[in-house]
Amino acid sequence: MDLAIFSVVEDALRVLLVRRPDAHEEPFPGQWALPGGFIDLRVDQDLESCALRKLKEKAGISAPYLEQVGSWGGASRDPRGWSATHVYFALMASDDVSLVPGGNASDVKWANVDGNRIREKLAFDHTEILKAAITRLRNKVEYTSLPAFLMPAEFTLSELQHVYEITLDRSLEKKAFRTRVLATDLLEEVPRRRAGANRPAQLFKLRNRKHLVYFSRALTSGGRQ
Amino acid sequence: MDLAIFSVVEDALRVLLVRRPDAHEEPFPGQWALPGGFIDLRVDQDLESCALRKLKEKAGISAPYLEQVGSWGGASRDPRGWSATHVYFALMASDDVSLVPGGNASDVKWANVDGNRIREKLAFDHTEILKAAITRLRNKVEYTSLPAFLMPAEFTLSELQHVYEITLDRSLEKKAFRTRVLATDLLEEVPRRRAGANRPAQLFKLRNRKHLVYFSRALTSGGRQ
DNA sequence: AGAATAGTGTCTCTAAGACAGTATGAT
DNA sequence: ATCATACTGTCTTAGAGACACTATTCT
Repeated sequence: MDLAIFSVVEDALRVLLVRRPDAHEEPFPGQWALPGGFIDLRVDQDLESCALRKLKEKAGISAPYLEQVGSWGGASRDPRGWSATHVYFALMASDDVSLVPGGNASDVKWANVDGNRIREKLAFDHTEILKAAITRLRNKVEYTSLPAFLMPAEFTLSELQHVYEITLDRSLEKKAFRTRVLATDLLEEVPRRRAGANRPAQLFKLRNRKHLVYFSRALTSGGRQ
Repeated sequence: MDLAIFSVVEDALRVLLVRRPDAHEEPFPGQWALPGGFIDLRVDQDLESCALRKLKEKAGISAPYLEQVGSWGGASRDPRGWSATHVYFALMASDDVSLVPGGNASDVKWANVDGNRIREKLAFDHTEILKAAITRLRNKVEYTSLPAFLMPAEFTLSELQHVYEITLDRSLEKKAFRTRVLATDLLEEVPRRRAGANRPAQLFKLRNRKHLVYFSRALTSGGRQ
């Protein structure tokens, strides 16, 4: 079980990494990897419970958006022999991020997603796995409300658009974005505004913190390869 | 490892089932199930090789379209205890179907997909797994060229549209369908026509038997839930 | 000629893209 | 008043849906 936990921190898409133990008998000692671990047959009812448990242990978060990315298995991915892993990706709000570095801070970090990979070299086949997770995320953002799960409890439309732009790594047209989002039942106005050195913006919240909205059109044709 | 092998036979979407062994020590004896089996660590390089091997054994087919649907694992899906399976779906052309019932015909059959399930009660959690596979297929047909992998080597546009209509279980508008498909690089004309008791139709083949085409719009808004 | 299916012309409709305009707060 | 960001009006464009029309073969 491995997890690609994404969040938007300081205007950048990031993914949570953990450091492999430094013991000699372990493969890839001291190297960065996706958080994960073995299924505990006594406590994990099913794969999703296991992912939720890991998420709580590694990131102290309890109810994020969670989706299966796929499974990787083969003879060559672990030097100890044939192995398989189930991979999930999770999306969490930036304001939950402060909860994260539980314990030893040098063993956990948020890595910047740049293009469709990160700078760090990862253990096992985690570079490939992460690439698949990023690709899944990017492709799906083109035609779903996925970035909404990266938002805090309340946010403005401009903030949501900004998170879309960060995950897609390109700018979007404001009017089209607003019309598209407001045409669905994704958001609900809250009777508050975000103040600043300018006109205050209407705040919204998700109408349903679990429901993913599908749009009938992708944002532009360039989206998929 | 379990497989949902789909094909369109006699104007219906069908999925391949196998009968569980009748031995008493086996769970669900004699019941219908998705074809599958255990990974063979000596011969299977990775999960996909395993899926391809199973596909060859059960359906005698060598290069179909193959896609991971997901994994199912849990304490209650197999009476013998905690277990997990990797599920793939495969699409094959109707004219390869004749190869299928290898050996004992009463142990293998094509079941009709009706709505998003089949009439047969399946072993394990295979009913749920199959439902997920069918849902994935249906959803993806709305915005991809998936049904093209259900076609024989050469086919007409009307035949392709017909297979779309069977997998979606609704009729499509002819002009819109043709424009949509021909606007991509999915198809290539072959210098032949399909004759009949009427005007002959242009035959096409896939330009690339592996490449899935994504459309920027889904067919209608009603598609996803 | 008539039946049958292949294939086109063209209008409407929806939603994205572009972009300029107006609105409303802080300073 | 000025600035900054929020928000809207409206024209253009791409592609789906509807549906009538023409084209080509067989009987």
